[in-house]
Amino acid sequence: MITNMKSLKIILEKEGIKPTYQRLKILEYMSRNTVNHPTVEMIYERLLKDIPTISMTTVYNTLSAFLEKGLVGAITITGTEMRYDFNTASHHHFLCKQCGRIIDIEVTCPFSEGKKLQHGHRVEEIHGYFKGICKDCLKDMKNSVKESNP
Amino acid sequence: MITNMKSLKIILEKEGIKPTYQRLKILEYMSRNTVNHPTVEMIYERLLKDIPTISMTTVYNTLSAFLEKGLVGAITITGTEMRYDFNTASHHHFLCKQCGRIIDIEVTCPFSEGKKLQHGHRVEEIHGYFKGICKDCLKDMKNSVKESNP
DNA sequence: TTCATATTTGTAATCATTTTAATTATGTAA
DNA sequence: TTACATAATTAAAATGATTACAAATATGAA
Repeated sequence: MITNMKSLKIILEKEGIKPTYQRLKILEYMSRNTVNHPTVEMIYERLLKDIPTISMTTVYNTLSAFLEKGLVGAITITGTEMRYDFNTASHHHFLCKQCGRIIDIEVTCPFSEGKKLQHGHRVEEIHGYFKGICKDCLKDMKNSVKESNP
Repeated sequence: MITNMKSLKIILEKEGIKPTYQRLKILEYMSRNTVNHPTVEMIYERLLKDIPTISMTTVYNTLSAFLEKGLVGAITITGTEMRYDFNTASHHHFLCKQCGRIIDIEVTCPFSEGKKLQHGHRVEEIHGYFKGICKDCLKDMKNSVKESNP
């Protein structure tokens, strides 16, 4: 998490992105919310509290710019909407079909390392998506069984 | 590729899906088009030639039913629309950012094998997506360079 | 044949995202 | 500082994929 605006500003300047207030606040949100893999909507709704005039378009445009510069990653795991990730280090994702949470998965796999050629194709991005029932939902399901069979 | 309607019919009956004409034709299309990872649109447009009254809704509903029974897989790699895959055996996908093609990638990786627990989560699906420039587009790019520097 | 049910169809609605054009902010030259 | 060019933000409309809904059609049993 990056708490001070000055370092956020430096990050944007280094990428040639003019550090406007909305861009800084969006980057700040991303840096403070690394576990929820937010949608544009989630970012927009939160920022409305600080910037009542902010628009969805700005959030979309800003995330596109961040994505292009590699400041964030994009996750297509749900199939319905894009999720964004401040953590651009190599890792995979788990989508819980029960609660909808997207959970980081640390993976060490020959295919998750480095961007090399695969079958002659130049690989620039590697995405590993797992889907199923998360640990917590599994626990809840077990508890429900216990309750109904006491 | 499954060429005769009788075996397609058996596949649907085995899953408890009533083998109507449109469902058989959709399954036939899927079995004959295993390399293009089609969108609903692509399936619909092709089937219009055989069934001029078919509707998009039927294609959507049918694919949802197939998906639920595991007759096809769903690929979210593009982030814009769902792609469907008749090949449900364990394999990964490569999206070419240049030509948009989705190419099957045979992968042997500890995480691509079997559906086990990961960090306590119950894994039911594993998706490996690679993005970059495909072999053919790489070749085309090299040729363009040659042409402009003869 | 008749009726109940499942399936298909067409249309409208929804949701995420993009496009467009107008407004606002910013930086620079006079 | 003012005037102007440019960039950024905004609101509204358009688009595209998907879902919801209701009417029409097909199917199968009594």
